[in-house]
Amino acid sequence: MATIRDVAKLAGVSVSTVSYAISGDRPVSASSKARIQEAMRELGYRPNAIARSLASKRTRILALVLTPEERGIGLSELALITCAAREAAEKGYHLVLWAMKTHDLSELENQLAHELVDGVILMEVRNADPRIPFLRARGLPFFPFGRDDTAQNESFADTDFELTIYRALTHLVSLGHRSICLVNQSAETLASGYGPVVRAHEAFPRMASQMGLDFEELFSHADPLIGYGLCAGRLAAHPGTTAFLVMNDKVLSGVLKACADSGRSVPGDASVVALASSEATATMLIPAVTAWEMEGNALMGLAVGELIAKLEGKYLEVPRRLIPCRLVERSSSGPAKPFAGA
Amino acid sequence: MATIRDVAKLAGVSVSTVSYAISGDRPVSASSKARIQEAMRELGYRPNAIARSLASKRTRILALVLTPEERGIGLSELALITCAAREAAEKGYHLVLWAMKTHDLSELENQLAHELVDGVILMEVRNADPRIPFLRARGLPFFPFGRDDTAQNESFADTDFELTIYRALTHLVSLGHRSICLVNQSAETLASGYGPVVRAHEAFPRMASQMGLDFEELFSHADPLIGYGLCAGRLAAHPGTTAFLVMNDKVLSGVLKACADSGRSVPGDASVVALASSEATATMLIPAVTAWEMEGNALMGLAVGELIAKLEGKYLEVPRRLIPCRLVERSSSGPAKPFAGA
DNA sequence: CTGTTAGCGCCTTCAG
DNA sequence: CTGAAGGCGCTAACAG
Repeated sequence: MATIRDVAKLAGVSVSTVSYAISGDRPVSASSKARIQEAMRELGYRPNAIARSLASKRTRILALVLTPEERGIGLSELALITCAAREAAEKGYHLVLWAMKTHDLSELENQLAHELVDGVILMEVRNADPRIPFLRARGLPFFPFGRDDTAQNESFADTDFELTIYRALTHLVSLGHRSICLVNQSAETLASGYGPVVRAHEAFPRMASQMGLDFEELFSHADPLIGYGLCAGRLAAHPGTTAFLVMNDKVLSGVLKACADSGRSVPGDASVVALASSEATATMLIPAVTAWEMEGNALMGLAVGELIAKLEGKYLEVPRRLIPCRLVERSSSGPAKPFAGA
Repeated sequence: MATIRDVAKLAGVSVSTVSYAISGDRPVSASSKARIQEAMRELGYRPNAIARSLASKRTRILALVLTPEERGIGLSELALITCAAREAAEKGYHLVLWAMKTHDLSELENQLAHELVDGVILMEVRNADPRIPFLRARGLPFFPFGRDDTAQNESFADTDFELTIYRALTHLVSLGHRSICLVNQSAETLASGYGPVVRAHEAFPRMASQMGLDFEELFSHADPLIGYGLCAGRLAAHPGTTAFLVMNDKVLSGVLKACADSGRSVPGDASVVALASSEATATMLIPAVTAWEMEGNALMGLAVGELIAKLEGKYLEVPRRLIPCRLVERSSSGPAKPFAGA
């Protein structure tokens, strides 16, 4: 591998001139620049990332902190990870993966001590996330994916659940639905402070009652059979129910089956719409499920972009960006029809 | 951050002694060692990864090469990624993620030029994978996850599909099934040389006919409706079919529905068993699907372990390890019963 | 068993 | 606009 000295020698300039020609941090005459470029091409020169990091005290490496144990990671997370890697690479950064528990700050500390990364992206951020004050105290740049309501003045990139739920409700109402059931995640997950669940729990009843709807919120563990039981119960008690909003991918097949087993066709007699879901999940089932899908790429692009901007000092205001989910209509939703009975 | 010089000063020894005390590459007296340890604790010293890399010409960073566009990545891949990160961290290595296309060697070249990583793990390896000769020529240590039949004398870690299919067949036969249908992936995927599909296509008919079974292999695109149509067709043409072996997660719900719609209960009248699937997928449906699940952790542990062994010179023979899938019985399989008709 | 020292490849101040 | 030179923090000869 050619070094910067080889390039300097071949181009007939000093090392520093080559360095500045590459970084652009100091003007370099056109003729020098040309000879340097030529020499670099000829030698196939590529600056050594490690040496550059040591000298500049910036590694251009970002860490993506995952918490795989906590909540079963889903398909959407996978897309986020590869998106983060892409986004970082595009901007000349590398991405390392750290898998650790939210509460185990010592693991985090251990990795940080290596001084291998310039900054960190935190996945699965939840309310009262201990990693946020920890990183803040340590002075290490970071960017949370998701938000922590208890962290004031912190930037974030997150799905706009409020707006998504509002739109989801409006969408169903415009199709004539007046009796809508939200299938949220478990009460335990709600209690843990997991943002999406907390926000849906807060927004859905409020908006549904403002719209004058007949509504109910169900809490289901991540098991289709449990969701099935809950929805079957709802349909039995409130046969007028014509739509389910499902914020719980694991339970989708159960909701569909509850409709079918009660004699309802989907989307004829009942609509099933997934919330904050992903294409991969929604298209696994029959019928393919209409879903409000997370704008993962945009969100992760934002997170990585803002973190890098922070690192490079191009960071002006504190960005707090919310992006609503995008509606993808498939075959599980349609106009409301009064149910004639099984 | 304290440096090695601070530690040396405080412990009253030279820097090299500290260095050797840490690496163990040279004997150090017990008393020195003790004072060094104390000094390190006091200063909270952690060696700087970058400086260490530059001096030793080993970065202790591995790259995991993903090809997200090529085949829709599934849940199992996600588990593999976090497992790789874990495994690497445990051995003192970092893992960076590179998302790129199999055929675009220039992207790979670009990343390699940074000399940031000591070695590479290749995901989604397929037959005639161009990355293998490329890395071999470049002399960069690597380990393929999956195998390339055209690469001779290359090591690998892969699922033992032959054995898995043999066992899956035996399992069904022992339950009394004599008419079994394999739902493989699409003909295009087969043609692309994707290992699991190629191997299933090779092994299933051979073994099934050796066992004297009535069998058929179906090729389905990754769409549940297509799988539904194919299976419905099979059931109509061969009503004696009592079991489906499904090597295509996306189509599982369609197979289940085809059974149900033809008046068959699962697992009463028909068994549905997933091949090379994952828990996350198998438990999304009703009934929960009996599945032969990939031993992802073991496989990835092997890949990372062998790559690191290679890097550290503890590498003896060429490891070519095959691990069969593990059977997890759920609610979609059971004894064969002659079908009485709908 | 221990210390001294020359790099690793690059960045960046300082001097010109 | 350019060059020389001193590190960045650590490893690994080399010399005891």
